[in-house]
Amino acid sequence: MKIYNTLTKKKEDFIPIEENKVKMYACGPTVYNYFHIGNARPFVFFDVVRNYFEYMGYQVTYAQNITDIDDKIINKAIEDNSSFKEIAKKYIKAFQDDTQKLGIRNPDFQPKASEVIGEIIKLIKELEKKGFAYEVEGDVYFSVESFKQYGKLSGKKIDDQKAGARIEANINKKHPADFTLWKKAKPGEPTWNSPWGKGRPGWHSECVVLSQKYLQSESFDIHGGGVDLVFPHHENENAQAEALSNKPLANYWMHNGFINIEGEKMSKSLNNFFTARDILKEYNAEAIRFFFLSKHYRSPIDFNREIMQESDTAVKNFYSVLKSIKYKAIDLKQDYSPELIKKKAEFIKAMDDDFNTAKALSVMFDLVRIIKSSKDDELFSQEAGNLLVELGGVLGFFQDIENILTNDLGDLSEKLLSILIDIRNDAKKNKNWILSDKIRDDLLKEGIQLLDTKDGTKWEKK
RNA sequence: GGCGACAUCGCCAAGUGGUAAGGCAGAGGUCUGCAAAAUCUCCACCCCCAGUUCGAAUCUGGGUGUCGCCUCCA
Repeated sequence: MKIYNTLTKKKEDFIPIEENKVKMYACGPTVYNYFHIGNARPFVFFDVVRNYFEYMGYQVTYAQNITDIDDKIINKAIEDNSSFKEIAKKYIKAFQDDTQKLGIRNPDFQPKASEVIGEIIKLIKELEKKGFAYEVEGDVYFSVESFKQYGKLSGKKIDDQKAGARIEANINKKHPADFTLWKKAKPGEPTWNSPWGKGRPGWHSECVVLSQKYLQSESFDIHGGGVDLVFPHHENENAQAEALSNKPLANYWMHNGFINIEGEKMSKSLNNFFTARDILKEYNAEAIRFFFLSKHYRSPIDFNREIMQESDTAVKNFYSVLKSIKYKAIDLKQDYSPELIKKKAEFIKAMDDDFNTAKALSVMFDLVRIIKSSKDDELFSQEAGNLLVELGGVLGFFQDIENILTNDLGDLSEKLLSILIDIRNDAKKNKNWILSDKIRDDLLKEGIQLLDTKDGTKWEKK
């Protein structure tokens, strides 16, 4: 398996630290708002990464933090005339609801920054003791000059940056690029006691502490997040960890590309934000998933109505072909037929190549075509259906398969439905098109689609 | 200014030296009272120029264009 590693800027063979085990960590949300479609991309993508490792027989431990101490949360609390804690609580709940609706499995660990303040203080003390950090009037900074490998992840050289590039002017800092580890308390802010007085941790320490704690090691396999986190967040995380352990925090650093909205960068000033919550009202979760996976994770991707519509149609096609063969999960006594083994191998090859999900999806469409062209061979088409569901499952599709494949009518009676179909057929014989169309249209409104086929009128749930 | 990514059909997208997958949309046929669904068929020399090579979308150089990071924004 090959993974593009931001640290080396190359695709590399994936070699886990412990055989057959993967320890991965992805940066989670800052809980000050409903998360948007751009935030959703890494959540979905790393969910797929985890699935795929499991599919390939790895034992995966996946941890993700929740940032519940942050300026943005404090500001939001002031804005809403609410408390810091209430805001965090509200949006943690929203985060969990929305990821669940998106069909994203919960990580094995999902700790909050506020749970490990003591450990963060310990980390900062250690950095200070070893000369990587210094205190100025209650603030503690990491000294980038003390860690000679600073910049190794992002490829930035600290002295190279243009003087004009905006770097916070702060006379207390020894070097303009030094970043905050501990912030002195300001009035009205949540604070904790520390050796440097009351204050709160900066953003970059929590991920170091949480990842090492929950993955139970100084250095783990995969660290992921959006490209924007490469610098400064991940650079700074790594600097803290590696300064102390002489090992990179993670061996492989994976970063997903951004999402644009109709060709433009998502931004507050353009007011082109879409929350996952809002999009879920219009499109189903698997259409959103298809949209993310239809392009390689490192590429930028454009969000627009047309694409979402296409994604929606594409996913429906997966289901409709399964419906057409009345798919039922079968227990395979032996391995797949040679033609299907080949398709499975293609899928694995695509995913092994740095998670080429777009290519993997095309294998699913191949299977759709195979199923369509082999409907006469019931056993084989069911077998192909099995593989489609198996591979789709790795990508996180078919979560709703039971519900969609059954023709449960709920409060509509099946008998009444067949009576209506009879009446409509009589009307058709008498060329009473007004009545027959009314029945067809009204049923469609109830989610029942009539299909006039050669073998008579059939129906299916939409 | 520094660092980096990308440019393939109307849209999305695979392809990494051997003569352009797939999806959506579209066109036409079958089926139908009409429609939907289904089904069959059709639909690209790969941003430009030069080079390497028997052979390049794929490699090299140069253009042009788009985008990202350098701001605690995934």
